[in-house]
Amino acid sequence: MFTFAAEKYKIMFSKACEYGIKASIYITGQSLHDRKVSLKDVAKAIESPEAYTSKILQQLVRNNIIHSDKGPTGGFSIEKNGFEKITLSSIVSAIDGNALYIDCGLGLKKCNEKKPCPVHNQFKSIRENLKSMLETTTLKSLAMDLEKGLTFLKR
Amino acid sequence: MFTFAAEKYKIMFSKACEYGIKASIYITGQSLHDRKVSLKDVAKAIESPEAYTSKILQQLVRNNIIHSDKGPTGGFSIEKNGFEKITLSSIVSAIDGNALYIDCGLGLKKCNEKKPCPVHNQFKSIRENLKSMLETTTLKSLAMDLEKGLTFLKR
DNA sequence: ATAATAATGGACAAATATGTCCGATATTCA
DNA sequence: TGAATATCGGACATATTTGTCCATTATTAT
Repeated sequence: MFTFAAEKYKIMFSKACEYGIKASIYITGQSLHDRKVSLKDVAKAIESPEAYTSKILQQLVRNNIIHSDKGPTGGFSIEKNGFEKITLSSIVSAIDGNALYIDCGLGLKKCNEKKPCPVHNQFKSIRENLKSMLETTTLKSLAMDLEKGLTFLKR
Repeated sequence: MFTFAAEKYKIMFSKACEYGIKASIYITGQSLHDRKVSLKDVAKAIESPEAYTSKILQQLVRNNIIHSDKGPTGGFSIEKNGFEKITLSSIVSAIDGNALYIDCGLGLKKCNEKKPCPVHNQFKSIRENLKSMLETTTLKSLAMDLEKGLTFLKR
């Protein structure tokens, strides 16, 4: 039988982006204590496939969101003055792109205020809320909740 | 080079679901005038691939959202007393499932109020808004905006 | 210098979503 | 009853996303 996305379709973020967010939060937490972390550490902490996680971390490095050092004593870290400014929004843009901010909910390329799709106005405020939430939520605040045991990265 | 979802990842709904929503709105509009529409009509109206659209309409038929009749004079329609009650929510559930309503934003299976993921609370109100918007927006209202020329289904 | 370590980058593989083809089934009308 | 029409359903094809493997490059410590 033909099978549908039903019961499976991943909403909001791609899997890569989920991993990227979790990894960034974990790295931030360790960087708060001046600890670099290896790819292996990250993958274990967020329960993600190591090789795939590697690609995602590279992408975050290229976008200047996290920092990497090669060789022994190397690893991933986030600059101290960075994680107060780095928001979920930066990570999402780096991995999933900006479709969330600009694309039409029904996939219409020319949908806009003047020629809106049928759900344009219904989506407008929701998108704005989502956008502003992503732009105001910093890695630091998320990492600190994690440290306090208020939130969890696994399962 | 390794390529990412970036600039491409489809947010909110799957393509199938987008087609499903657009198709339902179009069929509702025609049903308002007691007109059945063929698969071909629908695909033309919403600019979607015909065969794929067929699968999606079947799925909506199975979920009792739209009605179909075989043979000449057949086609798709929505019961008059239906489209005041049918909401975007029904269509999304039928095609993309309920992940939007229940799944964790970071893909954690055991994320909940007591053991929340780092973004759980940030997402909570946004999800609730989205959910209630989908549950209160009826096909009829969307189809009427379309008829009035306030909204558009193409491009 | 050399060995060990860790990230990098390219090619490949698997899974899922999207899209196509075509025969089967049901219905209408002549 | 038979031809025409329209949906239904299964198998197949393509594209995208997710995941793996392995050789290369850079760095550190011996």
